[in-house]
Amino acid sequence: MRSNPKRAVQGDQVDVIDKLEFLMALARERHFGRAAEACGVTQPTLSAGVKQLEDTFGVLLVNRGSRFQDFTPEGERVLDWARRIVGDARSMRQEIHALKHGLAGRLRLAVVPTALAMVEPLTTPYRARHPEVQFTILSRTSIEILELLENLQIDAGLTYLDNEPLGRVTTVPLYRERYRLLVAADSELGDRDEVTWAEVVRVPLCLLTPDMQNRRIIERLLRDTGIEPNITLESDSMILLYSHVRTGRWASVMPARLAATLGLTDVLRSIPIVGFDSSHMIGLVLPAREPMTPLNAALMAEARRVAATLAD
Amino acid sequence: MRSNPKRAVQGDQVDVIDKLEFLMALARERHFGRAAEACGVTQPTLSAGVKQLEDTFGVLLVNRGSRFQDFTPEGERVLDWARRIVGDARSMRQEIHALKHGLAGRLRLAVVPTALAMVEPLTTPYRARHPEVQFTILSRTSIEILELLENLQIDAGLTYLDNEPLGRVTTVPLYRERYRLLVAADSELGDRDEVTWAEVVRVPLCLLTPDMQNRRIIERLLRDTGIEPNITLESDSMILLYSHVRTGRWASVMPARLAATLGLTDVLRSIPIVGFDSSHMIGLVLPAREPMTPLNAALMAEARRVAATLAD
DNA sequence: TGCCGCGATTGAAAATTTCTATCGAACTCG
DNA sequence: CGAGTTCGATAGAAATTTTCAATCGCGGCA
Repeated sequence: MRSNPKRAVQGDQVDVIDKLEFLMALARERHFGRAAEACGVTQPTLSAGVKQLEDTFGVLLVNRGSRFQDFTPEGERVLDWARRIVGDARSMRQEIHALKHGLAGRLRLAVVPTALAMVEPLTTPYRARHPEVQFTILSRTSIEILELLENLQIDAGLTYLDNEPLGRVTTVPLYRERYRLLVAADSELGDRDEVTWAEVVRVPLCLLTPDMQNRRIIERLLRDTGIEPNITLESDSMILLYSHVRTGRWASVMPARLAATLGLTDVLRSIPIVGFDSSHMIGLVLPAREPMTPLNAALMAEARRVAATLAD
Repeated sequence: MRSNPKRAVQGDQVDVIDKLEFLMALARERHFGRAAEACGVTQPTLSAGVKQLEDTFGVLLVNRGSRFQDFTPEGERVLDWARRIVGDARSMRQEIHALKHGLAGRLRLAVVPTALAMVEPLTTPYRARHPEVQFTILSRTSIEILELLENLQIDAGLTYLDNEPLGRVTTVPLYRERYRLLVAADSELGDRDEVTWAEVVRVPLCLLTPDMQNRRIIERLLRDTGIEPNITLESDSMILLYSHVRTGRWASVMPARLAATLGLTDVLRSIPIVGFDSSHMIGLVLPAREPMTPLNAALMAEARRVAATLAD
């Protein structure tokens, strides 16, 4: 609706579609004021918009008693439709714009931290093909990615395909995560050509925080050795983990491709971990809507291309 | 938008969805004035609505030089999206209404003339289950049915499933058309227990007009005998055909089920036609949209039930 | 009890609709 | 070829709606 943060004057119309967006914002924020802010309108405007929806349907959509409580069953259904209709309306605008002016706009992506390294192989050729497209890329947990996707706050995600229930999405498998031990060359295990999980579990590790699926996967692999892993440091930032490993006082476990792109100096080594390999598939996740937005269609094509080059 | 033909005063707002309906009306009518009338607004209002769409997209949607010409490629795409979005918006309203007040509203159906007899077995149990639902049933050619369906002017159709390309629809097969000769008992062939196509072709026939698929099917069957059929009278009204056959001076060919419901008096006989049987499947046709409107979902369930009872 | 956060309400200003009436271009037909 | 028509765009006026800022009033919480 309002694409710009501020408008000079009041008075651009909110139509049904915008009101459905109000409802979606309310679902995210669970707070009229914040939802209004997110939509770029004042709280009374958003309140009125929701009330108008309720009037046209003749049904209460939101339970509220002096504050937001939750949605009524009807509200949940309207919300479902809202996501679809709003998404289609956006797709339409994007497609028509693309027909006239070529592919343009901003592609919003959310990526699981361990897959951050796979973004560049997608974006670089994408941008080569479609120079007018801009990118916003967020690092998020796999759960958050699905939520963002659901709420149309991102166009696509890069996440684990074979774990959480994904919902109504289309997927493009990209590669399997295989884990490596990242250590300084002069520290314990630093001289090895390969290590076992049983060995890894003995060194002090820095890993992602437990809300990350990667952390849960690795922790399971570590615990399967029967020994309690020693996770000395955790963070949600891969850069932070990396900077600690570089000191030689910590080690980390990360996917091979990520380790590779972090730039292995001679002080840092990435050592294959042998043993059971409950590797997890990482891939592109897009809303299962037909037809896709042109931006997403191009992204999917790009992902297919990348997947083909990744002999797995 | 305006569901009532007339409003007391001007001034109920047209939002984006209504403007998309303007575009759909324009596609049907190919005339701004008539489209406006169909939408219940004046011609300047509809013109302005279309122009607003064009402004927001920044693209011309309609080619017009002093009169409507056609849609631009972008216009065609918008039209496609319009059908989807408008359809979804209606589904949403209907679903929410059904949640609160039970299944209600008007189910709009278009039926191929020879299948008119199959409507009652659908509507009667439907209405028993959902007494609040009202029906509008049109007799149309199979081609018109697909157009009406495309334009969201009907909710479902009852037509031939295995001939024309159907488009993006869901189908429920109901029964195969098998043909019978309808004649007065005291006229030629009137005393037979069965006849062949070669015999049928010799009597003066009254059939549907050639724009009807049934006519084309039967004509093909007749011509396959190698003899030029004698089609003395044609009409688009089954009742008219029936009234002529009753005189004993004409005969007709019609589906068994239809002949049966026309009420065979002792003067009128329905005689099986033996020989090649290029029978055609008749069934329910609904928009291939997920989820369906509640009215359509119920109709589909009803059709499945009826189909099950028709041992074919 | 008093305070604070939240959402609904109020009231006025502003913008956008809508309509009717009319225009101007292009076609039709005598 | 010119008058009459048809069609869609435009102008102008009236009405409705929208928006926002300010404020209210209910509940929870100290």
